[in-house]
Amino acid sequence: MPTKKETYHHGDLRNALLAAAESVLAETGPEAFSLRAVARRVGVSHSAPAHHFGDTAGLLDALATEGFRRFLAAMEAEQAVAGDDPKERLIGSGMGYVRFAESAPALLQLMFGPGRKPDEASPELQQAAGASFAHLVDACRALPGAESRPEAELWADVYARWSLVHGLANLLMSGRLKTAPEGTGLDREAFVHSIVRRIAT
Amino acid sequence: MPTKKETYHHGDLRNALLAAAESVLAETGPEAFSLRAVARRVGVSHSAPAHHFGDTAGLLDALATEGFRRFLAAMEAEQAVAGDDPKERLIGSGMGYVRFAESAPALLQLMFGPGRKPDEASPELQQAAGASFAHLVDACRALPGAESRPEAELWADVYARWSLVHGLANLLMSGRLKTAPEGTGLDREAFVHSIVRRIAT
DNA sequence: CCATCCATATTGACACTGTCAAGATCAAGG
DNA sequence: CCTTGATCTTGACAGTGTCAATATGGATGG
Repeated sequence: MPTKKETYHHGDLRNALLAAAESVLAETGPEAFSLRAVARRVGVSHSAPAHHFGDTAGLLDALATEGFRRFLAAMEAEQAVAGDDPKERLIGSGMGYVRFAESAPALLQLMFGPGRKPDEASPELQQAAGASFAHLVDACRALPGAESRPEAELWADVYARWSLVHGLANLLMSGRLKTAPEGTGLDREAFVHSIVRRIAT
Repeated sequence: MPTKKETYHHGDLRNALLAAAESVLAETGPEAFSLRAVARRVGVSHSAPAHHFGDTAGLLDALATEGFRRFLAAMEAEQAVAGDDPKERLIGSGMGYVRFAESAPALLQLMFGPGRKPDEASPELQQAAGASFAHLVDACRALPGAESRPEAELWADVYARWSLVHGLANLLMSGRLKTAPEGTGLDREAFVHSIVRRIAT
């Protein structure tokens, strides 16, 4: 298998740059992110990325788009193993959300952080982000009794659940919940789960 | 009143730099933040900030510290006008939280965003952030029946409420809830309030 | 009053960054 | 074979953070 095509028009620079960018972002943090460092890591000239992504924002937009796709996949995967009960499925999505945040914090920061506002984003990014949102809405509408609830409450439900999981993910990422509080007798995973559970009440 | 002391050892450079930094952050966004631009705005040399803050991280740490103090003040103010009912007081704090987020989004991003991890932060920052957290815990423990709840549930309550409000604030800041969803018949403020209310259930 | 000292601010330099224009290199098709 | 267009490199430019060396001026002590 030709793992690395030395065609010297590299062959797959775009994806290589995306992968390298994610590594750099995860290792050095968003503050120290450098386009030239990404190019260096791939072994290509400092200005090669421009041809594929235009500028820094272009690269990060593309990376965020890929992030949203994997994000959705993570939620769907956890939902799938959760079985048939709509409540358990919603909780599964929530745990997928949180687990994604822990496995790729820099990526999620990029996706939801400042810059990259939902409007004024590329169509692909909007589409990928919209699909994630639709996933949440579907999971909420599948709950028993959702049909009979007034529209205003239903939307408040959606955003309250999103807020809770999103906020928890952010607190975890920013290191504000490195361990379950003393006195709970729980490990971190169980404590997190006991919080996420509340979106299904 | 000597609004501007032209003492030419400027007199109050530290605070002037903090104020300018906040403006730059709010106007140009965190990505484009530049230490030299801050110095320029105050009208001092590019390297003057170093003497007061060491480096960029030092300035931002100091700004985040000030942010946490104002953040706590905002919550306390809203709590004060909420009256005596512990539930209403908790909701007031929550609304103070999101209002602060809307009035100074860049600042809150700075306070909770990546970089500036709670450990490895300056003692003053830790103290200011800790005071905000204590405020939340107090508001939760003041709720009726809190005493009799098991410790694990009480902590889960605390973090679930924090998560919800924190997540909602972040969604608002990142432009993901610019207006109440259609069909709710609510304006944005009322919709936000209907979500924040849920922390007192 | 004057000299000294030290926090405060400036200047200049260095390596690094993002972006742009111009050139080189390669793959494929007429 | 040779032209064409996409891909990548080279070189330049302005701007950045940080450091060392220098200037400045307000306070303190004689």
